[in-house]
Amino acid sequence: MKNTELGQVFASIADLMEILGADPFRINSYRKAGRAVVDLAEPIEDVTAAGELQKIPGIGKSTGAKIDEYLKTGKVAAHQELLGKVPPKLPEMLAVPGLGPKTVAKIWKEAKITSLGELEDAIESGAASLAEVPGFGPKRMRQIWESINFMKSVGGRMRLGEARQLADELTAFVSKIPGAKKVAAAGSLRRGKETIGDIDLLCQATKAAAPKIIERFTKSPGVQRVLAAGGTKGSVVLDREVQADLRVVPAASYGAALAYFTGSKEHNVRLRELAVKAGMKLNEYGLFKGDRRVAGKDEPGIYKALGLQFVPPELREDRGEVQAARAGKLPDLLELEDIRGDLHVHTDWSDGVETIEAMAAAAQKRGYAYLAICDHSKSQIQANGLDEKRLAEQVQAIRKLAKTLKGFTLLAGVEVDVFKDGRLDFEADVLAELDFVVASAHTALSLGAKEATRRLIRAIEHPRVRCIGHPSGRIINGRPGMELDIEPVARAAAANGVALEINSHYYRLDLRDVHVRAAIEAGARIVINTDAHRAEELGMMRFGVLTARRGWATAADVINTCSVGALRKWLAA
DNA sequence: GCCGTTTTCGGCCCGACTGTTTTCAGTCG
Repeated sequence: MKNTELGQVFASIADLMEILGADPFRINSYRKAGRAVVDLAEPIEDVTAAGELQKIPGIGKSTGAKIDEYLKTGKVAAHQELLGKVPPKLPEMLAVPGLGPKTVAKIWKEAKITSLGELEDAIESGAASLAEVPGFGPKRMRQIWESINFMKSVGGRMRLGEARQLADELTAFVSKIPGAKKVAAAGSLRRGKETIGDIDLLCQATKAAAPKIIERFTKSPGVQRVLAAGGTKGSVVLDREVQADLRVVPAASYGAALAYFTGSKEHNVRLRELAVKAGMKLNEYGLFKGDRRVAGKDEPGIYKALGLQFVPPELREDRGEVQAARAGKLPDLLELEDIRGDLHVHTDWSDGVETIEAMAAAAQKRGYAYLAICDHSKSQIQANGLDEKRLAEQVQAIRKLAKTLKGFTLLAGVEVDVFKDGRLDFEADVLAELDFVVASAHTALSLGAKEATRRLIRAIEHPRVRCIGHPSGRIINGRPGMELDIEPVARAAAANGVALEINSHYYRLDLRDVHVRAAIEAGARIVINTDAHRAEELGMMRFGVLTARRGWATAADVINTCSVGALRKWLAA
């Protein structure tokens, strides 16, 4: 599956063209094509073989031919040609915040600097060649120097759960600044993306109060460096090497600013295109017809004025949501409140830290109707996995407790290991004693698409398996996991009455958003579990639900929105 | 280079902030 590789080729083409000063619209086309390929759930090889490349929005004749060429030869001639025109390490400079293509081209051509390392050396030694480049005053030099250091210290994007906590703290702080009315986190955090680049905060206040609020924000605890501080916008780097931006807007513009700041950029571009076609203009202050503001104080008003259904933040990725909203065909997305239970949690019988009783009590406290205890199987030795004997004992303990619980259903399950070849860690007769069987791969997670798909399908076809846990096995910012060809996996799941899990832990979020959508389209049911190893981790459900919403899931697509009766019926089927 | 409920050609989103090239280009989101 070469989707990611191809995405990188297109991104590289775009970077090189930018440095060389090509037409910005053509550059944008390559960026779009790259994103389209990466977002695709199916292997690009299959789409190519089916002759359907140009059906992908953003892929046309030229980019389609380049995909074909790459799959046949492993290279794109036009890309190679561009690479020959630019020093090989020059594009890495584009990753430095504040360094764009124009500047990179200038320091290459005028100061003969060809890599990030050389740039650092030149700044450090105060090289005359660099100081003579027009636009390189002492402040700019210092800014770039700090940016390079910032870049080195940041380990990429934060995970969703980490960003959520940081944003909550910042929001609480800004809310207390005098004059601040509403404060909300926007950006990719509000869209529920699996990783977050920086924290975007929005604040409602009068124009008069805005500069003071920005000033206070730049002096809030944990601020290490101020990147920008104007009359309505401030930008800081926090101690945790995270950038946070605050924008202050008046009430009449709050909704427009929230939409603008929530993004995605690509979604916003779509909205503005629609506005222009309707003879209007959309910016962060509102939707305008001439000088008259027709919408802006809240988000729904803007979508309505553009002739669209309200688009929930999680869908704003330019993946067809604007077209669907125009046709009135957006899905009625699942809500956190729809979740009636959790079907994959651990206890101190394996590597969890709490008792069966404690987990059941915590689930009841959350208002759930059911919970399935699914501890590890015997091959998970480091996790104190259960062998046949201990599993039988645990089932007894669960059944005994279950009888004492009023209005709450406690199910006996297991998370059985799926071996490399798709066989399971327990025999079928052992699994037959359980109410619910989650099958998960924990080892050999670097399998390619073909083997991984075969492995999971074999597990799916096992008569006792009802759920595939964290299907790819990826760890966000940790390991990529198995390459999944989601369509055949989802079709097999649908045919065998097996649900595919969205593991809600923010380290996993697996299935990922685009796979969720493809799985549902292929007819599969989803189950959203927390895989909690302690009671408070049941709260991770919110991240799983966000991921499901990003995958266009409705409550009907998700097994654990069912009543106990419906769940039992599904289990008996 | 892509795309079409006005178009197969001619468009293609919008504004804040910074540093410095004294009137704006570059970058970012």
